[in-house]
Amino acid sequence: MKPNCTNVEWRGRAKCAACEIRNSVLFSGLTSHELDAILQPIDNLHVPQSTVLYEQLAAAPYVYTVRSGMLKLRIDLPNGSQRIVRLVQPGDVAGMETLVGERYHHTAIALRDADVCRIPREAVIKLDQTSPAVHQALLQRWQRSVDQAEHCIVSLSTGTAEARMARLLIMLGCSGNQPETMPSREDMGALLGITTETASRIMAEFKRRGLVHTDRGSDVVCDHAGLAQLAHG
Amino acid sequence: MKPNCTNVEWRGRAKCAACEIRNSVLFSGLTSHELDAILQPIDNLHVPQSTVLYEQLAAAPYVYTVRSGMLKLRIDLPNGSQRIVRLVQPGDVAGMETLVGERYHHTAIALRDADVCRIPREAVIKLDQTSPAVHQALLQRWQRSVDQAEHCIVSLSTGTAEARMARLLIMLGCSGNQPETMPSREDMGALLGITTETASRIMAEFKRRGLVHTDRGSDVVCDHAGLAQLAHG
DNA sequence: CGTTATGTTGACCTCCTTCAAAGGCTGTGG
DNA sequence: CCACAGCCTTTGAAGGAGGTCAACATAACG
Repeated sequence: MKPNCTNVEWRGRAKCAACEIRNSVLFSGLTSHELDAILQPIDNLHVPQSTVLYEQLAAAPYVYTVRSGMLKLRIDLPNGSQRIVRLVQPGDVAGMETLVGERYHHTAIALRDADVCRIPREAVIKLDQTSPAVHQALLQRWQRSVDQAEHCIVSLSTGTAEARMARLLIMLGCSGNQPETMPSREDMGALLGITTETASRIMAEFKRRGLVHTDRGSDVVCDHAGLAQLAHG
Repeated sequence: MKPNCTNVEWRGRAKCAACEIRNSVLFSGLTSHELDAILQPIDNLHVPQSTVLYEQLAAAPYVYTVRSGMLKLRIDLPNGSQRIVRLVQPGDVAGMETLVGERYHHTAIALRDADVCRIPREAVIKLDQTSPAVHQALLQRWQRSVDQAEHCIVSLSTGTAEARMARLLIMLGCSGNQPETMPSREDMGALLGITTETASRIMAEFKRRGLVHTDRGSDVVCDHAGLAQLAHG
């Protein structure tokens, strides 16, 4: 989690204006001039897997946009159990609740190694008020959060555990082409509302059927067509 | 679904400024003067139970705020099944996706008799740009949508069917004091991700245990404490 | 009064959880 | 280098929760 943008010596500083996913991030509507003016308080962080970005109920000074990798947003329940309610992918924003409230509503953890931009809430609030383009982008991100949360209900909490797992693998980007790093069985369970053991059993069964194939380490390649078939049933 | 506000003869027209839930609706930040200026395109509709307000994928010209009653937002899946992903209660807004997109993402149906205000999307977009108070209220409503969708995941899709049903009854306003009209067993199933039969069995069991007591018709009173106990386990 | 939706209940069976144990991978220290 | 601990994964066996299919009851409605 080393800051970059605010380090005057960081060579990547200029890259913000030429950020490869700039078209899909929050500030895509800004000109380079406007961008420069707000760059100062933004930190570009590298976040290793399993790093906690922020914790549920903690004071919420920052909004985070994801440039690469993936975050999980987890809700911890009073009885000790926990449930992952959203996956945050490149182009998405985490922690937007800071714009209308004091505290984070989830615990955010890197599901894979990730690069994120950390933006002070005041900077976003100010931009929201001064730039119509950013304002519109904010509304879109918010709607996207709603869509993703509902997608979690519909895709990951409906049907048999097998169908849910197939949908999760597709969602994780298993297009069948390049290998993807898998979350732990425990995370899969927390995402799908099933036990770790069941998640393990289903993944093992998928391997036996040749639907997924372990590449090296935790990387896997998937039979996208086969998974899509299971996802529908 | 009779329009009121735009009917010049409607005596309730003036009531908008004195709306009993005005403090909790979208335009709570406006002065009476500002309010008058935008009142014209707003229709106040009475929506009988089971009325479809709008359909998933249909063109989305309106945003709806709920004044009384309750709406369900349903997602229809390609395979024919359907899942209720959110309940919209007084003070909440339905159809906000119109502000950043062309089409509704759900089918909205009155779960109980309801009173709603129907607001053209252009009116909301304009207000969002001209009134900081409305703008802030919009952001808050959006965040509330996210919170509610996630609450659906955590409360209504986690744990045993019995615990979920208990949480649903509490959510529906069964404070134990006054009777509430119940949704159908089918709706309960679609909300909790269980079958209609299981929903029926659980409700029947709740009645036998004295946790709920049918008043008259579909009205019931609940043992709030007893339900809260089940909701935790 | 029949007709049609909605609710209830039973029997059976599948899927998932629970509890338990064993296997595999990684890092650490001798 | 090996031994060991710790963690994650896998697998087994047993039991329970919920799904499925079917029958029947009840209520709503022409």
